[in-house]
Amino acid sequence: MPSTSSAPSAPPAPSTRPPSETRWLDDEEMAAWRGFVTASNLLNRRLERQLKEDSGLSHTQYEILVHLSAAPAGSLRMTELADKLVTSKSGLTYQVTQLERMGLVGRRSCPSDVRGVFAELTEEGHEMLREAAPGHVALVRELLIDVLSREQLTVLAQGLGQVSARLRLDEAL
Amino acid sequence: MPSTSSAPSAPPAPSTRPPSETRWLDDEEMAAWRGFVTASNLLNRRLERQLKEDSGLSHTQYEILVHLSAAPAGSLRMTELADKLVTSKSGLTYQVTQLERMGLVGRRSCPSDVRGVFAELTEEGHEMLREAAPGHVALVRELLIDVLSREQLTVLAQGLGQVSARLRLDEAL
DNA sequence: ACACCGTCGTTCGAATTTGAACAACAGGAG
DNA sequence: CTCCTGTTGTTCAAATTCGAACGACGGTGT
Repeated sequence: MPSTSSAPSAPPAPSTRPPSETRWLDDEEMAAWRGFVTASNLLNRRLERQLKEDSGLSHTQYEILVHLSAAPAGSLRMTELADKLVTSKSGLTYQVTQLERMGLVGRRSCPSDVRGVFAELTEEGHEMLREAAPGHVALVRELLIDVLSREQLTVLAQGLGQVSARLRLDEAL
Repeated sequence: MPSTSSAPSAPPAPSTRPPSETRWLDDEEMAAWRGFVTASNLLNRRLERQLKEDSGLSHTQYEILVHLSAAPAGSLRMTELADKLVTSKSGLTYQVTQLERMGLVGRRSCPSDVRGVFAELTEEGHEMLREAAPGHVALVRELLIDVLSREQLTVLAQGLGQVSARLRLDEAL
């Protein structure tokens, strides 16, 4: 008796087989998948609220600041940034514009490529990140990191690394 | 040298300490967290595309069908469904309306509570799910499940279960 | 029976996200 | 140099999402 399933309750009776017969998920696989989806949604929801309340930033905006801060010159090309964030280019354009209005990020054109645009962290941007980071990290720790044992964390880091890598490959069609 | 960090590159110099001094994430913790966020975004993106192309459904809509199908009578109260999906009530109202227009889901009022509304899978809804599930499951398997060893999967299922539970608690303020 | 607090689902406006279409340009083959 | 193909960032319309505000009810204590 499948509980919360990602497939119909019962595998369809063997009739015609267009693909090669579906391999459904067993209980453990299902638990992993449902856990992933649920935890992901729940976590996003919670982080969104915390950031908005404490710093007036959305999670996406916060992540933009983080990636820029981690970049060599505090600046990144739009496309590159979009890749790291895993968003659409148009979505990034929108958010960078918002952050620009807030004075947290600036745009600078690229010397070697006329089309290119650098998103760059302003001083207020750095300030804002320094201010917002502690609360954010504390919550991530409370809701994810500290809930797991060190062994679990090791496996999770490894496994999710593999999955991300696999997904990146798939991305580059 | 923190690579892709969820915090400023360098922990701020010890000055005043409003909270109790932030406990930043070490490399492994950061890897787990970044892996989680990245994998989550990438996976959602990919599944969204697959479902839309193959079945004309969004991931959210598909999940609604799944949860309804897994429910005792193929029907659930709106609030209950919203909880399982981890979505806002208003968001669910919208999506159920869409699915209703597609003829996949119907609304039925609750006998014991005049306010209550049941979302119910129609025959076409079941049909659609039977049709869409194989492709979806196959991709989940390809991109997540089969990328991990059985040991990793076990730990993941366990760990994410704990995290979800923790998040549910936090939700019930 | 009555007031009171919590729940139910919807509506509303505002914010965000996405893919497709674009215009401008880079880079290499010929 | 010149064409051709692939990139780059933006714009656009459409779809989705959320939270707050609502109106309508359920349940309990008195």
